[in-house]
Order: sequence, then structure tokens, then C-alpha cells
Amino acid sequence: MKRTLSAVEYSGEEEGMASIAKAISHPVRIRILKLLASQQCCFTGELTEIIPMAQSTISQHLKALLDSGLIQGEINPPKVRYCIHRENWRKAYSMFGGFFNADLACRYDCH
Amino acid sequence: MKRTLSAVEYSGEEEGMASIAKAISHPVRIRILKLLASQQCCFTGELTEIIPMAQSTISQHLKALLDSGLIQGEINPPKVRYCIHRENWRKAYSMFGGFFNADLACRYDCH
DNA sequence: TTTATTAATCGTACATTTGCGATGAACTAT
DNA sequence: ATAGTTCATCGCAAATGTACGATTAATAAA
Repeated sequence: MKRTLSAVEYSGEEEGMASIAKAISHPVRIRILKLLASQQCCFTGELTEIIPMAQSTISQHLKALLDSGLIQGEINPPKVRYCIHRENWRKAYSMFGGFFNADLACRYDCH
Repeated sequence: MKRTLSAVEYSGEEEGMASIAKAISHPVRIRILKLLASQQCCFTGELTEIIPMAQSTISQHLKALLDSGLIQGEINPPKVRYCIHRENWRKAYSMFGGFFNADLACRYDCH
């Protein structure tokens, strides 16, 4: 890719929102988050039983969610227990809430 | 890609959330939405003046946002006026609000 | 020590995204 | 008709994402 020469500078909020959005931009990651949030399961193994995908693929998606900060993992040998990262979850909640705040959007009508 | 043989089936909500999330998973699209939402501009030309990117690239991002349903365009020859799609914006608001609802997340603590 | 279990990581193949310049389409104005 | 304006689309190149099976690492159990 011919990467921008004049490098657009983004704000922390823009980068942060985009990063979280990217993490939840795949339906299987939405499902994983919903499963974790509803406490239907926690160990990787339980996820691989429920979701018909290769173990390595699930693991890859878990890594993406970990990197986003939306979940956290606790090593519990030889298993790993995952769950929602509550603080970051709340942050995401208020970030998206603020962004999509209805009052902000289209104060005036273009049409 | 060796596409899933056992094809995971996703719910409409999972697909919908992922689709909107994908649309806002790039910082420049966040910026465009914020500009449109705050009514600082509306025509493509105004965006290309503010954002240091090729006109074709901006147009591409606008298309992605259009496809997501988050914005709408009104042809106003030879210009095109874009703005937030209010109804879908509200839908996204409640969808993300419901998803990130703090009460839902981690009712019990894993740790 | 050996074996079993669990999950991460590696390597590969292919799809999709992102950026650009160039070109094209639609409409205005002269 | 001709030229100008505005924006979409095409074609390309490179990066990133997604899925799989195979392998490795860490620990528990025998």
C-alpha cells in the first residue's frame, strides 16, 4: 500500500473507538463476547465446543479480543479462564454511548 | 482462505452489530461521522479539504459508510450532500447501548 | 519420567481492506 | 458544442484479516 505521505493524525478518541469497533467487527467475536458476558462459559474449551470452528481460530479471535482490552484471561493450568474486562467494558459503553448520542446526530436536517 | 466447511450460522443481531462495527472500525470514518454529525460540513468537497487524503479515498470511505446505512447522500448536482441517517443512527445507538449494557457484563466475577 | 490435556503459536492459503492516481459520468455554465 | 466542476469508479500494489492443520509450551496426572 502506498501509505499516506501526509500522514493523517487521529485523536486518541478516534483511534480508541476504531480499535474497539474493529475488535467487534466480526460476528464470531460478538458471539464470544455475548457468551462471556452472560457467563454461559469461560474456558476456551467450552467456547470451542459451542462454536463450530477450529480451536486455533477461536484462540486467534480470543487474542484479538484480549488485545482490544475488552476481555481478560486468567491462567488456570492447563486451562485459561476468560471473562469480560469490566472496567474497559464500561469505558466502551460510555464511548459508544457518547458517540451515538442521538442529540448529537444531525441536529439540523440536511434534506 | 479455507472457508468454514461447517459454516457457522450467525444471528441477525450478530451480523448487524458486526457490520456497523466494521463501518466505524477505521479512524477516518469516525472522523467523517463526527464531522457530519456536528454539521461542520456536508459536501464531499468540504471533507476533502479538511481531511488530508486523496479524493478517491474519501469517496471510498463515504461509500463504506453509505453501505452501512449510517449516512445518506442527496444528489445536488454537481455535488452530493451527505448527512447522518438519523433512523439508523438511533438504531445503532440502541444496539450498542444494549450490547455494552454494564449490567449484562460479567454479572459474576471470574477472578 | 512418561503421558495426557489444554491452549497458544506457526505456517500457509486466500480474501478483504486501504491507499493512490487516472479515468469516467453527470451535470453546469459559457 | 465546449469546457469546467464534482464526485464515483477502475486498476493497481501492498497490508491486514481469516481460516485451517500442525506443532509447541505448560502443566497435571500416572
